[in-house]
Amino acid sequence: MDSSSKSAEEIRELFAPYFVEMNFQKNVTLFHEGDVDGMMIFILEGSVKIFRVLPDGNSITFFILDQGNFLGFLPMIDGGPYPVSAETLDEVKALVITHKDFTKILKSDPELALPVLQYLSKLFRNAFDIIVKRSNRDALPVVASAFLELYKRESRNDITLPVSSKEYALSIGLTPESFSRKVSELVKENIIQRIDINKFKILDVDKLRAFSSPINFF
Amino acid sequence: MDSSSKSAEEIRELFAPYFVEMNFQKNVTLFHEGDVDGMMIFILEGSVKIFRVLPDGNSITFFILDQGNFLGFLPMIDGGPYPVSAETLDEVKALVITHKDFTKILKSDPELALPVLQYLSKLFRNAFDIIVKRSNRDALPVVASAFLELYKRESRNDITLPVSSKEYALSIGLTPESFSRKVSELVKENIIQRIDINKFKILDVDKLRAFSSPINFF
DNA sequence: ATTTGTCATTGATTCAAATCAACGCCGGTT
DNA sequence: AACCGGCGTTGATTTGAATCAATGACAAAT
Repeated sequence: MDSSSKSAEEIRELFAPYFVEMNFQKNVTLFHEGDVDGMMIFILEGSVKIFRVLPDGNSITFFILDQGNFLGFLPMIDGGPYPVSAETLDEVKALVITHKDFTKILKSDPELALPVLQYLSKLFRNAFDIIVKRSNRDALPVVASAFLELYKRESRNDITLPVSSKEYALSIGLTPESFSRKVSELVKENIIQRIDINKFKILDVDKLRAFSSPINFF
Repeated sequence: MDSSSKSAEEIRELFAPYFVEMNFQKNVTLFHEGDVDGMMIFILEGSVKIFRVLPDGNSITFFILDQGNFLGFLPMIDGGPYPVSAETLDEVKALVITHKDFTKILKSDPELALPVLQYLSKLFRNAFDIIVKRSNRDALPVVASAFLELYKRESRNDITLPVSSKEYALSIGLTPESFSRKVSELVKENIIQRIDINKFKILDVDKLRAFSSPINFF
């Protein structure tokens, strides 16, 4: 998931007076699937995993959010329960607003719904991309496009995985093993270079794009 | 995708004065991925496929919408291009509102954003479920849960696929062949019964639920 | 310095969907 | 009535990720 966006910034500013800064330790659950009450969170530092645990024990990571992103506001909009769980992967510093406050504010000033609506639109757009990526039969394009995305958001050739290799693999819908294998392939093809654990240098952006092609559309 | 909901009805009523009724023939493109201008559509009759065509020629169906559902409003909210294409699978009767009108209305009466926001929330929730279903390794739970959903929305035991078997298969992320095979398995297990082409009777809801279990969460 | 535990990597095997291919059925057309 | 074409079904084969298993690398703890 890409970091800050126009609408996210806008929300942060508009709701600024009501936000309270909070710190969370590593591996803390921020909210749990099914919870009906919660809080809206704006991440300042650290990363948060959004996931769901299935009845069979397996879990699916939908995405990992980091600074500049919002989470946890869905129940405040439609009154439904959280559709997913959220857990910190790091120490997280965040701005928080309670359910009650959020509702109060939105009632007193309905225009504030607009940036939220726009932010939600962005997330919804992302959802399509996620589905496309995950419905890919082969893992290589998935990994290639993941690196491409990291490259875009770092806007430089040296890439560090934002979280552990394992968590990152899960967030793009792969097992850690498959991820590792495909990374090795990209290294062998001289498309990326291993600098260190979870640190890489992009050597050939065009080839990377070519490998991820069935996923990117423009 | 389930049919009408509270927020959908609300939107239809609130925007009623501005809607224009329109009819579309079968296999007509309503909007295309990348288009920046378009219309918001409320389906009265028929069904619409929401999909994306990949560079390699393959296409992914995200879902199929029928009466009581909205589509096409995303660009009107955030100004971005359509993230997907929409095509009629039937003759479709619909209420339509243009981009220009939509923007005008929302400006004059910002409170109308709320039901749209709620509707979008619902779609976003659905997106998680779709991702969960598609990331299932085995096809059987996918098919079982699809039948369960059809059962719920028809609220009776006799089920007719809302569209062709092929399109339906694609909409749940399977090839037509795999879908057919898994349906045959369910028939052999006496969980469903074949009545006619694309017509079935649910014989054992509990078993159906059991088979789809790793997908449903409550 | 040794131990412990986690994480990343690599190898061998399994497994189920996708693919390729063929056939029967039905509706529409001439 | 005969032909055609799309659709759904079934069979044989391929394919590639997941799984199971083992090892190596490194950091923290004692």
